Order: sequence, then C-alpha cells, then structure tokens
Amino acid sequence: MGVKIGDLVTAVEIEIKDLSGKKIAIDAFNTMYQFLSKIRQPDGSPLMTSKGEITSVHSGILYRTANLLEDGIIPVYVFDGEPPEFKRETVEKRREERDEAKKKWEEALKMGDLESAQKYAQAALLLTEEMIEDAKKILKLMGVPVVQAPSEGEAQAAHMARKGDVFAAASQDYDSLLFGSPRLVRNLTITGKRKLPGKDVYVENPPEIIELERTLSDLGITREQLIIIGIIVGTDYNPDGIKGYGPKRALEVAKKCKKPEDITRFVEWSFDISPVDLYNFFLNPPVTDSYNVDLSPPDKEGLIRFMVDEHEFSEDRVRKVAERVEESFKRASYKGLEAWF
DNA sequence: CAACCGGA
DNA sequence: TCCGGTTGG
Repeated sequence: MGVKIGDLVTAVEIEIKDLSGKKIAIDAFNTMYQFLSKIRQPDGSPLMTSKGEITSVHSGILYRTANLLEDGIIPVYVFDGEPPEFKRETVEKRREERDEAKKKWEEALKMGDLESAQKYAQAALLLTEEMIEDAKKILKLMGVPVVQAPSEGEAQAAHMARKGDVFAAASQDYDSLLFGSPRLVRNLTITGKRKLPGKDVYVENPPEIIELERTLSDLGITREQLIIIGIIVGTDYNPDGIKGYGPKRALEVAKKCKKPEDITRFVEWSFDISPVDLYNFFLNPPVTDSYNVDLSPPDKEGLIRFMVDEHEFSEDRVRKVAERVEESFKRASYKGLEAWF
C-alpha cells in the first residue's frame, strides 16, 4: 500500500527507452504483488499448474524481466527482509483482509458474478515463501542480480540509488522517496496499459519518473519535512494516518515543523509507535552494502528446465524468452551499456 | 501482465 | 503492421 503522498509528487512521463543503459533497483515484493493480482483469468483465478500451484508470479517475472533486458535496462531486484517490529500490526491486518476477500471471491463465484469475483480475487492471495524463492531462482537463472535487504526493500533500493549504484528505485509505492531515493520510477511496464477498476475500460498508464529534489523544491520543503507529511497522511506503519489530515493539510503542518518532535504540537498522535521513532526509521533505515548489481551469464537450459519441468510452462515460449535473455546479455557485455544501440 | 492469434 | 480478443499455467 505504501505512503499516501501521490498527490504531492511531481511525476514526469518517460518512455521505457529513456532508461536504456541504466540499472534500476526494483521493489521485488511490490512487483510480485502486481503480478499476483493482475495475472488472472476472467473469473479471477490465477495461472496455476495442474497441481494447483499458482504461477502468476513466475510468468510476470519471466516476461517482464526479459523485456527490460531487451530494452537495455539492468533490473536489480531487491527483496524485503525482516519487517520492523512495529509493522506487525499492519501485516496481520492485511492477512485478515485477504481472508475476507477470499470468502467474498468464493461467494461471487457461486452467484456467477464475474465482475465481483475478479475484484475480490485480486485482493485474496498472499505471496508465499515458495513464490518468493521461485522468483529469486528464476532471476538467478536469467543472470539478473538479486539483492536481499536486511529490512524494507524500498529502503535498500533507496540506499543503492543514493550511492549511485543504480539510477533509480522502481515501485508503485512512494516510500523510497521518504527513504531518500533521488529518483523513483513508476509504471515500469511494457504495455503501459491499465484496467480501470470495476470498468471495462483501459487507460494508458505510461512509465513516469519522480525526482526527489524536484518534488521537494516544488513543495518548498526538505526531505525531513516530506517524511513528516508521510507519517501524518499514513504509511505502512500507521496505515490510517492522522484523522482529518490529507496531503494538503499535512503539507501545511510539515512546513511549520522544524524537527519531528514538533509534530505532536500540531496533530493528535495516537499510534503505538512514536512519531519520532517512525521519522528516524525513514531517515535512517537498516540497509546493507553487501550486494551486487551486475548481470551474470544466464543459464538458458536451466531456466527452460525449471519453468517447463517444474512449473508446466510451454517449452516453446520459455525457449524463446531464454534466447532473448542470452542475446541481451551478449549485447550488454560486448558493447557495454553505454552503446546499446 | 504479457504473449499469441487471427482479421483488417 | 496494427489492433482487439483470447490464452497462458
């Protein structure tokens, strides 16, 4: 879900080609959830093997990654580690919401209401440990760097972008900006299309980039004040935010705050975690410097065997993808990324 | 979401 | 080659 500051940031539309030759730290969990919720049949059921193992995440990771590589982008997938203790309540609440959605999905299916079924199905599934491990395995077989964050993936991605080891962080959420990433890419997809919820209408949804400095100067605030805005409107750690405060009022409050201790002078804070602790977490989260952001040679046959033998993918399709991945790797290592074209 | 297929 | 509908697992 992430921090609710979308209305305040300055997003600039880009083309996927604009990212060619660049390394991008991708929020793996965020991306996998998109796949899990969006790669569905018309009745809302995900892709599955004959044994009922869900393979929507596998499909998304495989094709999306191959396409990025073909466009000269080096994706660096950053996986979440241990969530901070104060996120536990949110994590539990989300599991309950998913259980609820699952029931409603089944009811809608019984009633033959496909529209509702699709809606509830999207919210009904949880990433499993097996999906996460399989995604890592697919990426490694593709020769794509996998980074294990000690805590939040968005924090780790921001750290890598700040150091200049990657050009930007990519996620649908805005948290990486609070964690200090100089750039955030959203809608890092090939088709650039998105279905409007509840309607049979598709809208263009092109990739966009949000620059932290640009956003801060447009708002006339510091990163510290952006964090204050975030924790007032709501984050994963205090999901509802302060009652009655949207982006506009939060901005006004933040402008009056010199330090996090000032927050409680303006708003009533009722969450378990203190605003100062939350602020300090965003300002200085747990991260690691032990990671690699370079491509390795892909294991073409290994990839084919894993997808075909263990997950019932079509050999023709996977072989085609694997060849594209191999071609991309050769091109990247021969020319270097600067001279992609 | 992205690949594939068939008709324009 | 582009497009809309369908399939993938």
